[in-house]
Amino acid sequence: MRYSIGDVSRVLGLTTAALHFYEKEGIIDTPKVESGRRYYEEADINRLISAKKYRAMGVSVRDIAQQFSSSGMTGDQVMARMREKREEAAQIVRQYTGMMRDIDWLIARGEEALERPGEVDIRRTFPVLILLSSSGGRIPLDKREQKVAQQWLEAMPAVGVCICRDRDMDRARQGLVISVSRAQEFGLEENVPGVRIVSGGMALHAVVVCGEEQYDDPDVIFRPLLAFAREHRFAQKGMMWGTQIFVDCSEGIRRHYYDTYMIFG
Amino acid sequence: MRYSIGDVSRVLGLTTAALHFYEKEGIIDTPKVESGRRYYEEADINRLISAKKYRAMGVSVRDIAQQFSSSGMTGDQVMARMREKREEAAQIVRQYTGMMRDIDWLIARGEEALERPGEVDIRRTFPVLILLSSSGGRIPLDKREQKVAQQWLEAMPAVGVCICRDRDMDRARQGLVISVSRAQEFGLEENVPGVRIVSGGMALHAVVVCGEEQYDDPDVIFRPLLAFAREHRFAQKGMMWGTQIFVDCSEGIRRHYYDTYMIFG
DNA sequence: TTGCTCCTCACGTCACGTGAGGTGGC
DNA sequence: TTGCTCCTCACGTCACGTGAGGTGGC
Repeated sequence: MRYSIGDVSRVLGLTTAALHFYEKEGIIDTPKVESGRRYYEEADINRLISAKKYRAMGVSVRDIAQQFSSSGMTGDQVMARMREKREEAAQIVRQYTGMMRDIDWLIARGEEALERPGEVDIRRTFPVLILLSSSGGRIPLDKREQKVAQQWLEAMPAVGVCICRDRDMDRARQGLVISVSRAQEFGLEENVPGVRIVSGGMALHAVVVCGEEQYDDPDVIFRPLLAFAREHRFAQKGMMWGTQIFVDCSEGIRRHYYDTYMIFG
Repeated sequence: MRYSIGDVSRVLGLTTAALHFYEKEGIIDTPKVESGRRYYEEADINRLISAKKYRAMGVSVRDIAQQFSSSGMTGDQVMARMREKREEAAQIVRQYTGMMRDIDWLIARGEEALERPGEVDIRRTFPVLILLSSSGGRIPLDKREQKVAQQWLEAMPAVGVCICRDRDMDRARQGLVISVSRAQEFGLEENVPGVRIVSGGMALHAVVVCGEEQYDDPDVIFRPLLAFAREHRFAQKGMMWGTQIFVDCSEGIRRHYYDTYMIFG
């Protein structure tokens, strides 16, 4: 059987450009030419099907060409590569499974934000860790602190941007947040300078919208909670904190949405 | 707070080249220059953290720049994008979960192949579907058949290359295989011309090694099974088939490993 | 003659990575 | 003076995609 490039392209779901490329890279050795046109034989089809399988497993074109070459890979080496690719696939599954959960959380918060911004209600919060830098900004200047912050940011989107204010602070501060359960999954330690543990509990809650003024005066995001607490005589217990959900950049204005909590005792 | 590009790079885990690139693409609008050097402020850090989050979710740099621009996205649009990315993540999880199972199968077969090639044993097989072209080769020349073959090949590595021989065939033929259960997952139909259903059952089994002669004489892969069957008086029931596990290309010779089965009655 | 398939060659894409050669502050 | 950080500019990478302009067989 001899096949034209069109037949091969249609059946294998590879474009002619891809077939030309594989040929150039040496995955198939000799183009069978007849009046300038390529013809593919069963052995080439076999090779291309294998190549497609390995590409789907994430092996590079160059590595596939090497594997298929006359000084190619032994069975043991092929097996080792498969085990490697299996581990990579497992890693991708773990990564994207976690990401799905984080996106779900963002979507749930975002929907509330768009439905009833500014409204204060009462709900139970889960415990979180908050990372603050000694230099005051969202990211640290100290090299050791930078290492920790970098580890935290690897855990995005499970880690979020936050603003918080403890009772002993004279103003709100910028930092990073992650839930205690997710922190454990990512192996982020609690007993590190700069990390504060915020326990869960019953809390005043509001989704707040603010503009760029938050950078000069981060306390703006706590105004709705503080007004409600004063009016209804709720006493703040522990840290008050808010986490950024998304930013609406339409119509030339930036509107930052924060999900804010004040645990009361 | 003002941060140097080095601080930002270390903490955010982005190279300076990446930061330069994001600036060029408009994710951060104005580089704060002072004696030729960039300085980043809290607002830039926030943006870069968001950008990193969206990149991790698979949003392109261009789309992030658009989303952050003054005529950027509304909250609803951001939500829509998140839902889209959630679905993409779910799709990736499904894809790689299936791939892990397929690789596991290949590894299990491959290990057996390397441990005891050529040895005949008896084991139970699961039912499979085999696709054969009317033109005789591994891939069809007929356009309608090509459509079906293309759908099958999309299901790699669950679909494998195979050689089979039914009792009514005068020689072995080349085709594609997939297990019935995986075929259902991929929505591959059984009642299509060219598809043969091979039921499972007790079978003679051997891992066979052969060279390039299989292209001229595909029957070579069944020799160990046929010899064993003749010697011990096993009668072939239904289709005899073999699926390619991998090819060892070392030392200038190609050794094709096939996992072969003959169901007996 | 008209479609259709196929050819080569060159340049584009995406998200950066990698030098080369130079500057500025401690 | 020596390190170190940072700068710009240009070219590289990976796996193709996309024309442009042309050929060959029915």
